[in-house]
Amino acid sequence: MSADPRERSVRDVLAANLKAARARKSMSLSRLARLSDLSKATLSQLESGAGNPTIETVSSLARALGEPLARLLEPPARRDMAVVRAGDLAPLTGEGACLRHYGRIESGGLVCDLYEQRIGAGERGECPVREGTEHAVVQAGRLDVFVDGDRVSLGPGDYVSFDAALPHAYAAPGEPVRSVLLVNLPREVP
Amino acid sequence: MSADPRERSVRDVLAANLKAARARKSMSLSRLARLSDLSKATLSQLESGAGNPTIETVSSLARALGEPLARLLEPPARRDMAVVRAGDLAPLTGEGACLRHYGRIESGGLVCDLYEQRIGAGERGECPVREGTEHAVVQAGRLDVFVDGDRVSLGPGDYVSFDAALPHAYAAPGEPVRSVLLVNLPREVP
DNA sequence: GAAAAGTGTGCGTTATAGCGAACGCTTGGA
DNA sequence: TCCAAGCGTTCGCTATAACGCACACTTTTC
Repeated sequence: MSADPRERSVRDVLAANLKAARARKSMSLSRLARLSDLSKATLSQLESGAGNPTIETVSSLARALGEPLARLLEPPARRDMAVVRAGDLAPLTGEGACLRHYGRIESGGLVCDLYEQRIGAGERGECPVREGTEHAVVQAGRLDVFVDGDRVSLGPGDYVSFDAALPHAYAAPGEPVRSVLLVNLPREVP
Repeated sequence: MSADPRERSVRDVLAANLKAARARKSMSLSRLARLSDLSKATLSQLESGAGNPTIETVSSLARALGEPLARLLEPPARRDMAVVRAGDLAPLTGEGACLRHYGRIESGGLVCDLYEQRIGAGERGECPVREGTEHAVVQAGRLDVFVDGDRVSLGPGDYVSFDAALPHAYAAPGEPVRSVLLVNLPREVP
């Protein structure tokens, strides 16, 4: 049962995160044991990568450490600097809209994809319905957002967020419009 | 040990997420049991809110369902529509920079705070060093970003992301600059 | 330089997570 | 109509997660 390498990694991820979190707070194993109402023996095993704790054990641990549960169970996010120049990326032209992908933020069970969206004057882009949320900030021009029948008209600096599971579309009623688009989706299985 | 209401909620969250995920995929409990190499008995208990599974059990479940682990253990994100007008929010003027908070995206163990950032001509804003990542997209003007000694100069449409744990600052070398700022932090304990 | 308090790691014991098997139930061929 | 195949639940049994305790070691304190 513990032969599956996938399952082993879950233990190892927890072990690494646990040690890192405890070190970050410069907390002794004994103290953490007291705070979390767990035995030192259990914690020692967990940090060594042995053991297969229950979710309540991990929950107690997360509470004692002041860390969210997911932060203990997921591998830490990568942290490097990235620069994307406006002209560097090939646009993904869809029906009416033109998207450039700036980058991706992976956090917990979700991913945020960040785009620049340009829509030509008088054009309209229907968007795929999907689980998650979308966020848009208008940079220049006037942007109409249609969500589930409703229409919201946005000017420069205005912001909207909505459930992407509802049918929705973006349109530029008059002049061309430029906006920053944030698409927040459940992460596919890695 | 199971008297703590906090721990109880972890079970309930899992139970709810599990039932929802299985229903979404219209998968029978028996089939899920086969896919995940768990017994029907165990799954039945978990979905009823009884039981306190180990992380390997939850991991097997997540794999079988094609859902990320965090998505089973964290309460689902709220999903309502929100509109923020450019003039609606009071700016948070700091040293050199002026921030307006558009909204917050909670996902997994992290939160994304979304801001509009304005910096006056020739001004420079030092930012607090903190765990997480920052992302910026320039809307208008020229933005200098200083990260750990390095300087990156960005024009309209350019994008940068970096580790917020490094010392960093934003500056407008010439004219005033407007940008969308995304601050991605670990969620504090709820 | 003991004594005292703290650290993390190994034991045997106990409570329980997960299992297989049997159950009652509904569905849909033959 | 009866039987076969699926469903989800319940019940002992067994493996094991978490425990208490003792241990070796380091650091503090008087």
